[in-house]
Amino acid sequence: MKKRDIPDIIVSRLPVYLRALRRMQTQKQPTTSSQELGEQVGISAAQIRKDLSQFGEFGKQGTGYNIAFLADKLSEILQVERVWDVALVGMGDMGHALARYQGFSDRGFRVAMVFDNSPSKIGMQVDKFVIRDTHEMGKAIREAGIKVAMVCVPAAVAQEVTAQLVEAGVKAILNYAPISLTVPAGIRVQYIDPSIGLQRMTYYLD
Amino acid sequence: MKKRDIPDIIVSRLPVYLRALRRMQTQKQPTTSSQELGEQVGISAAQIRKDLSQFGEFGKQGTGYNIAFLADKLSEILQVERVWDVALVGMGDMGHALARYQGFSDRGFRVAMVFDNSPSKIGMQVDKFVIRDTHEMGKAIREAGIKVAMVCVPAAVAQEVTAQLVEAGVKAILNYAPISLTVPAGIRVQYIDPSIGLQRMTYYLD
DNA sequence: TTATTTATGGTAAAGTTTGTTAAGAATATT
DNA sequence: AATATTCTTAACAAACTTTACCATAAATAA
Repeated sequence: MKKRDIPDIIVSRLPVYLRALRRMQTQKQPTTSSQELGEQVGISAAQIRKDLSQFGEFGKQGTGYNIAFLADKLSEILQVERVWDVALVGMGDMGHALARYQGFSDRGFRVAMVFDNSPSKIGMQVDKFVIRDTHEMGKAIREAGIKVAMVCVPAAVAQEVTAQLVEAGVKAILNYAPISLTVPAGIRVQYIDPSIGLQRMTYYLD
Repeated sequence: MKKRDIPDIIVSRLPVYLRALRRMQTQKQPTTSSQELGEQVGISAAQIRKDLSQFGEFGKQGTGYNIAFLADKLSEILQVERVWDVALVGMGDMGHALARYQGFSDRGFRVAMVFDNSPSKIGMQVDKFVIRDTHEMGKAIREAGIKVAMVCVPAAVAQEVTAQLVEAGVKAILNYAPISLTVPAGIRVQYIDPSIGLQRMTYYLD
């Protein structure tokens, strides 16, 4: 399914470019240059041009890049011109916040169902969702054909939940639990752990 | 300040090793090997040995690494044997969740003060914090000598808030706002954006 | 004790990524 | 028309990362 073999690191920069472009777009700016975009996101202009040219010729000499056009191209490359239904597991504070997060809808995602295993939470309404029992999870996800999930359960059960998600057909997991997950080949995981983020910086503090 | 010049990417892996080691530690395991740790975190054994050997000789041939010893060493390297006070700005859902997050205390951090600019929130109690006015922020942070902050404000004001934090002496920022921040040299920023995390995976989905 | 197995740490090699430079082409500006 | 801007492509160098290999040391087994 991968057209050519694009390095992971390039793919990982594209969403950052896209985010900056969409922002410029709201400001009614018609075009930008690799220079300007680079200053915006903290990446060299040469790097950006090289990254983008991996996927096609999106720019115009002398003018730069048409913002709307390039943003649409990147959306297409990242497959976020469509909307992915996402399953959310674990409705603690973080799950709660993600269920109500407004930043998914215009970026290719929609929380479609939320789960928890706590009897006190099951059946509760959170925003527009009714919290469902984790026991129904596998079936519900498979039936809905959901490929993307977010895991916000405690570390102790994250691996088990992950296994269930994979079993149900999920291919991409955004993991908020503070633990490394083991998944079969072909399944993608991205990690979000605030303490890790902070620890990556304290090394450099005086 | 920096003993030797260790690549960023190596430093960024250390917190992941540390997290896995602390986990092993709770399971009363005395030692581990680069092999085992590697399987745990999904990094090759050679890579791990190489990374660790940048900082000293922590292992013992034939035995591997003493988990408690190595974890303490990594904590020391990352400067998280101490506890860093952290300022939290923006008390929407995400800020709320972070204010109540239990995963900081044993990993080197403590939320010390929380801010918001909304009159309806200022003065409100969230967990053990009273939300303070953003206008007091600079002064409070400078007086407390706080070096680390988390930004959970809307994208539209994130850059302005960041400037204020930097002005107040903050050196490390964990940014939850969906926007790239511009900071002076010497200031560290780590980004957490769930949509970016998800978009880094959808590229690979069929 | 001796041989075997396990596992680190360092060196060397291989691979990847980034940065630089340059040439060429298209567009915009003066 | 001349000049400046900016992309695309290519080639190369430099820097950085990862992997492979091996000597050595500790632990274990015979």
